Amino acid sequence: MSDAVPSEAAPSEPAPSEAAPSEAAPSEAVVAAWVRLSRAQGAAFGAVERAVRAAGFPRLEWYDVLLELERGGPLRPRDLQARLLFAQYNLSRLLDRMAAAGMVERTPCPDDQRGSLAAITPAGRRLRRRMWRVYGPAIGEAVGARLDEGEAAELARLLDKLSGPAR
Amino acid sequence: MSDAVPSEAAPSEPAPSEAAPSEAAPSEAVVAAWVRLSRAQGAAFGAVERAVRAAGFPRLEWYDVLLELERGGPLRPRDLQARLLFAQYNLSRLLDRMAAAGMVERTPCPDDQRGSLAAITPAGRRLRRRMWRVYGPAIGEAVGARLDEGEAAELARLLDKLSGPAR
DNA sequence: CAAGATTGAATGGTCAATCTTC
DNA sequence: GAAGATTGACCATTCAATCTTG
Repeated sequence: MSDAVPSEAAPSEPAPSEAAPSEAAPSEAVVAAWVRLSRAQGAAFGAVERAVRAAGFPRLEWYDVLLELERGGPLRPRDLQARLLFAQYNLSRLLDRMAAAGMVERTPCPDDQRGSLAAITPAGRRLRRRMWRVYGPAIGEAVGARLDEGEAAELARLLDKLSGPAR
Repeated sequence: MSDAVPSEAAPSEPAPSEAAPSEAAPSEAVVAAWVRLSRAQGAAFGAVERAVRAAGFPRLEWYDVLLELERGGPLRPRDLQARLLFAQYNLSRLLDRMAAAGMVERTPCPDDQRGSLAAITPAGRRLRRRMWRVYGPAIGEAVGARLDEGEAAELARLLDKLSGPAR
């Protein structure tokens, strides 16, 4: 049986050193926030992505990449990776597909011969704009129709703390 | 060129019928909440899953399935699907893998000959418990260390609205 | 030898059938 | 004919190399 699961005897932790000052067990409120975060993101993201794809458009990550490239000029995979929380190998293949579809253009990097540069094409700009006409209203449906303005602002404030540094 | 992208001329929308009373464009606060939701979930989930997998455990979905089965007795794929927001075909293969690893057991459903039942095994219960010893503290790190108790409760309340009905 | 980026092979997810039972 | 569930074929992600330049 078993397969991808560590043996009962050796949970693979080098040692139960108790090193970090990390929380031992999360409080009820923290667990509740965790569960809701997962559920809410799944529900909202699922609904929005379904709407966008039902209109015949590519996945939402394409939108994110196009938006970053439109705002930030040509970017290195390295920088896109940092902004969008992508894995490097993942981004590499995503850019391949987007280039094959004519939405981005890849060129060698002038000052660092290791790197490459990705730039948005005119077709890419048009695609991003057309996607937004479905994407935006879908966000309105998924989020705006469930929170008033004050709640949305407060939610944004609290969520921001989660990507920030620890207290 | 182009490939998975609808042609410029025909965005694939049957008609711009303006049918639903849906939001036309989301407000700034709503877009901010959307962006933060995506970012925060990505950051928190990524950190927690890395911790769990670094300890040699399977993906977090395994935990979710095991927990539901431990709480709810044997369940039909149908019910698991509803509780966990899984696609049906996806769940089917996940249960296959978990059964192959000896963590769940699949049996035919007595009263509905179409359905099947999934039950957690003793090894599954042990796995879930061992996972929690890493999972729980990781949630504490990712969420508890960034919000106080009141903020966590408020965040949970707001997120709950997002999986609920529209205003 | 580290950083940036890519690739092969294996795993996991997705869409569109399909099969069975209600 | 619809609900519950699975499967085949295809697409995307993942891990562990690998290759190149700083």
